Amino acid sequence: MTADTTGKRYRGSATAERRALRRQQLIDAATEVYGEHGYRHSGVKQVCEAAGLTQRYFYESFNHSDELLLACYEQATRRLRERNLAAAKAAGDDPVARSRAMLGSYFQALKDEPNVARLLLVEIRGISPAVDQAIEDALRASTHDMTLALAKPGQQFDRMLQAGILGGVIHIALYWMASGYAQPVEVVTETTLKIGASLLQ
Amino acid sequence: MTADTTGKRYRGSATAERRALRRQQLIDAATEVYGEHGYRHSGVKQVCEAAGLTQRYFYESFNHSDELLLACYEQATRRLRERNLAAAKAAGDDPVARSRAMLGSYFQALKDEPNVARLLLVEIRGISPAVDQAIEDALRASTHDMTLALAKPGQQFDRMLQAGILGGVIHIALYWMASGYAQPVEVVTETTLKIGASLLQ
DNA sequence: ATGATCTGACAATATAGATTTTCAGAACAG
DNA sequence: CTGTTCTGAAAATCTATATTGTCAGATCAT
Repeated sequence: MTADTTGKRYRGSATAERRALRRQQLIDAATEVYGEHGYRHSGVKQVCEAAGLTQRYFYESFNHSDELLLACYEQATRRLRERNLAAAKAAGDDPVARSRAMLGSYFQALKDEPNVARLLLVEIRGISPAVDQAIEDALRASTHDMTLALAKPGQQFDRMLQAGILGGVIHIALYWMASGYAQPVEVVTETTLKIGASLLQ
Repeated sequence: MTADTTGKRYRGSATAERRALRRQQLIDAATEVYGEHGYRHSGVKQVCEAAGLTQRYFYESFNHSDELLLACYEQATRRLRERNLAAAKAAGDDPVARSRAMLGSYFQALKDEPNVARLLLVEIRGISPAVDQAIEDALRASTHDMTLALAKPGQQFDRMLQAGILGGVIHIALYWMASGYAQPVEVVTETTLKIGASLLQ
């Protein structure tokens, strides 16, 4: 046993930094692999190869594949949400304009990163209770953002109706993805807004 | 090698009948098991136990678990669709009344058989290309039925918008299921109709 | 320079599950 | 009755993957 080497540097960075970097590499690689072949049909080996790391480092950061999937999902939803909220903020005060901006940002993001889109919207349910919980949380956050964008101060919406509208957004996205993103983002956004209108009337 | 025994009777029924019966037993049992524990977390063994059959008989009727899942999904969607169409037919000619009847029938069915509901709506995507295709087909059929219920003769709807409304129905169902079917069927139906109204305006 | 620790490639093991085979007894046809 | 087919239970095999371990060389601290 030698002295505590917690802060030891290797190729420029400390142990904790290298660890975190590898973890991040795994998350990014897994996002691609899962989006490409599907979580169900991927394995530790393929993810590690894609990350340029050995399988050993998988177990350094995660106990199960589920944990990695969860990390991927959470990173993707967090980034997407930040992007959408920024777009909404930039769009000013009009509720419909804000909604249009958020939806446009959302659909553009799905088109820019199809693999992330697949990860977010396809075959994500039923993996494990933890992942299911994360999905619930993400939907709840989206509902909250929808309320922020559309509600007048103090106004409350029907939660069930909001859940339905979210489902409309998601399935329009799925339909669009299945078409190979055939329609321009603007058309998809306007179609979605028609469904969202049922919240306001 | 003896004579052809294709028509041989055993415990009352012929070979082909017994085979078909076992196949059906497997489908029914698997629908329960998959709905209960999820397809991903079930196996051949558990399905066979639930069916009261040996694993040997699984391979008599199916090559892979995927095939069985597909059979379950197709049976469930077929039955559900028949039930919904019958309800619509009984509701008369008014488009809204027909839609209300179809949705009521749909939600009541999900409540009556929660395991079937889980099988139909949760963790079904991304299992295999064949299953994904079956989902596509089922959604297409639902879109068709929606058009039948709502469209005036010759009228055409926006397919993307219809996909969105279907997503709305599905996510309202998911929300309702997650609540333990807390609200009465009528409330769920009326909420869904609000979304469907975006097709008509 | 030297001993410690990190890294990458790979081998070894463990485990779960699918798939196949065996076998003894029940139900059948003639 | 006699020989054949069917059935249910369990064992044996196969396969893919997760998980752990080994080891030589690279990088580091002093």
